[in-house]
Amino acid sequence: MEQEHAANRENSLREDRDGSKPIVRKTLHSELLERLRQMIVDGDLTPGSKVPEKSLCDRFAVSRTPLREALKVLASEGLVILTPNRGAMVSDLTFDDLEEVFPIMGALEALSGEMACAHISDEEVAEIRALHHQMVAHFEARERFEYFIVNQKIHERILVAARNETLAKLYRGLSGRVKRARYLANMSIARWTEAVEEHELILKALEERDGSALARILKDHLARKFEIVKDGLTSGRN
Amino acid sequence: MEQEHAANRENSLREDRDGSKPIVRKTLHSELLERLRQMIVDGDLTPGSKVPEKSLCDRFAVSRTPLREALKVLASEGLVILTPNRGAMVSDLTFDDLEEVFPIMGALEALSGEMACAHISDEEVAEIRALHHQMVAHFEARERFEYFIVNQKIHERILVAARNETLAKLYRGLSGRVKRARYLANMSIARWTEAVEEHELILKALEERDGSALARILKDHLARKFEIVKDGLTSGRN
DNA sequence: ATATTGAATTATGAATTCAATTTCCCTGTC
DNA sequence: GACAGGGAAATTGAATTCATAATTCAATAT
Repeated sequence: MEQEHAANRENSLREDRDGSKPIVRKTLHSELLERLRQMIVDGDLTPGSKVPEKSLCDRFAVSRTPLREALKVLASEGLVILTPNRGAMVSDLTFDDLEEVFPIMGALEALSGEMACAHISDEEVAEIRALHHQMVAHFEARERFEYFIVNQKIHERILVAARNETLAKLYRGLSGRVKRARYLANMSIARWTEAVEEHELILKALEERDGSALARILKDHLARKFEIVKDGLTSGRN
Repeated sequence: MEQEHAANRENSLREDRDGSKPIVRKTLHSELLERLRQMIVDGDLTPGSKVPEKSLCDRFAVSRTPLREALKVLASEGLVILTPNRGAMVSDLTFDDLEEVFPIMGALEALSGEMACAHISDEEVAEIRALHHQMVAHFEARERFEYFIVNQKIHERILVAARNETLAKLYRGLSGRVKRARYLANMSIARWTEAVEEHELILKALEERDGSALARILKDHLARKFEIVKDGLTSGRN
């Protein structure tokens, strides 16, 4: 992630000059970082399980040096826990963690909504509207997974429209940490219907560029999602 | 930072078990991380300057391996920029960066205020009240630096009272990134007076546990600080 | 004098090596 | 049969080494 940041600066500088594309060579550790992060977020590495360096090295066919560099970064992002001399563990989401992360995401999402309203273009609104209709179609067909994906896309578009990369990065980081939990949120049809209705409001606020309204809606929207996830967790753990 | 997190868990686990103090052995890279971060935040390493690994290795008398691990983490925090094959640079705060970071800090500080009101104890309020009076005294004596320090402490206490370590960590991270810029905010006496008045409101909201009020006040408070910093930057750069 | 090329130097990326700690298994004892 | 002790094997922390890319600087051409 940090590498791309640097690379982008370099990018824009060179492109400004002559418009030719620079050759982007990634370092091993940055590629590892991406892949590992993806694996953790997608649940390919089970939470709570130990991750011996050796096995990862074998899997990716790299030496321990770049791998360890990547692990250090993942630890600083909270995706793994490093214990000195005892190695890495895929961090497990405790209930407390969720309770800490969700309010923050709520605040950030509200902010992103507000800023998006200030900056979003008509084209972007149109794209989100299209996605919205797609999503509604998936809802009517009761296609949970497809709904989930398009839903994510919409929120991602809003984030992009906020024109604040720092905000986007932070939000994505937090989002990655709770993503697994969100899959668990198996909404009832009643709640699902509500969620879709909320999305109607989201679209409306965006179209009207009503920042404070969108902020409020998004915050509530996420708070309710949290309630669902919470119930899912508490009922599932006993 | 990530090591301490792990270490803390380890800590609490062991203390729960037998009450004896655990032996905390830090890894080299985690110590390096701390020291480097401090140096950058404090401005000991000048922004924009290149940081050859060799010189840092010599300075701390360590090999490149743990140093490079620390650099990777600092890069992910945004404190340094890593460019493949070209080394590390202490990241310079651009005006755009500030403009991105401050709204986020505003949102997070507002959230921390709201949560603090829900959780803060009478003792903590009393401590903050004491700090507040200290701060007012420094204001009346026009002791800018001392005021600045106590001011920071107050905001830190609110952050702690919010009982959300994730939030605290995020906020501190962002705060570190703009800390140097904040020193620059050389307020006029008029603005300074206003700031102190705002702090009266902050204290009042805390005492009354009025979360939404505190959230609003803190957000505005920070927004104004941003205005000052912004002016300082724009006037200073031409 | 300035710009350009190419070799020498330096710095970085990554693998390997070495040292220290932990883990695991085996044995012996109670 | 449970448990403590000891030692081998495995795992991690950190230094060193090797390979490759970037930078510097002098020699040459323009």
